[in-house]
Amino acid sequence: MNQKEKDIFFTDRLMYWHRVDNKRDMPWKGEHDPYRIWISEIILQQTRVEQGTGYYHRFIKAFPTVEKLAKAADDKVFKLWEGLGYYTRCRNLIRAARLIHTEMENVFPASYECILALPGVGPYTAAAISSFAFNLPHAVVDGNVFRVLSRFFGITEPIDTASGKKNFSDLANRLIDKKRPGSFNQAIMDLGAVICKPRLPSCDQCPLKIHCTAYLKDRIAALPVKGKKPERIERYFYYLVIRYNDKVYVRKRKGQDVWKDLYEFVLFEENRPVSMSRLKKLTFIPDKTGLATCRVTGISETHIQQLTHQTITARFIELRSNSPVSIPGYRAVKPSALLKLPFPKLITHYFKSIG
DNA sequence: AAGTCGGGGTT
DNA sequence: AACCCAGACTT
Repeated sequence: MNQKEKDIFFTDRLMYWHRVDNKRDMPWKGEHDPYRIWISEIILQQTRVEQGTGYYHRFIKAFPTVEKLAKAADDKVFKLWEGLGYYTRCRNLIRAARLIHTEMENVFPASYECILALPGVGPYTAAAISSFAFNLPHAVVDGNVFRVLSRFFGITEPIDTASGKKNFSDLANRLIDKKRPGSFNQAIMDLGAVICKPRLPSCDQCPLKIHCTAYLKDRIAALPVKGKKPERIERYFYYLVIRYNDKVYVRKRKGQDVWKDLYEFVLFEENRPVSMSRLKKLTFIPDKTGLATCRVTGISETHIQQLTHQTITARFIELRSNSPVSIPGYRAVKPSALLKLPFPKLITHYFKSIG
């Protein structure tokens, strides 16, 4: 079997499987509104379908059109994104919606290049929207596609290099069904999610197995090849939950660190754990300005959050003040307002723990 | 090219 | 505990 025949086998078998045997269903399947497809694709970046589905429904209900999203307050949008992670996606979603609102008369761009130019939209998302909404022949390349193609064609080149990405993209675009690019993209991702899974793939049910290189050579577990593996660093957060009357002090996180645009309490970060005795006296805080009128009323258990590149261990030190406290960058908010602000999972877990 | 950005499910 | 998920952006 030569290369061309193998290409044709791949596409034809994949499309037949999709038409006849693919039972995977998702809320946005068959959707052609580019706005809704865009929302779903951004939500699903590095996110499992099961995890993103609820967010998708809530988002579309709150913001049924790009104009509604463009006109919404930042914190209201972030509140809907709360808990989903990768919060830059939310920031870019807002930016793009406002671009479409103010510069494109609320009409979603209809070409691959213009879609790709939107903030938060990369090659994958541009191809997905192009093919699903506008039936344009651009092949998606996501984690599923890397896996399916590397295994079927026995490609050992790493997928996380510029060259590797280009080669996989070129291959996918060579294979794509030009008549039904949207269906092809859906099919290959579904096959990767349902059959050609990362571990313990269901090769016995695979429509491609008779010509799958990895299956025939028993190389399934070795593909795809990835290069880098991140090192995880340890961080220790000490949050001062300072109350004066019924208000508590918070700020919005800025800079380039994790949880940008989410809220938090008064933070002191250490390189190593701080002992309980020091916590009770707050002796680890270099500048105690403004805390003179505070007394410690409680110290929480440690709350641990595992992120991809770091492990954050946090404790919440609850304080009461008998006078207003002035802390640069922080403001006091009522409990009712607090509930409307977006917080990282670490802090919402703390909320749950204290009721 | 390498590093960074979350949170959760699977094995 | 390691790996991965409908990736994109910054440095």
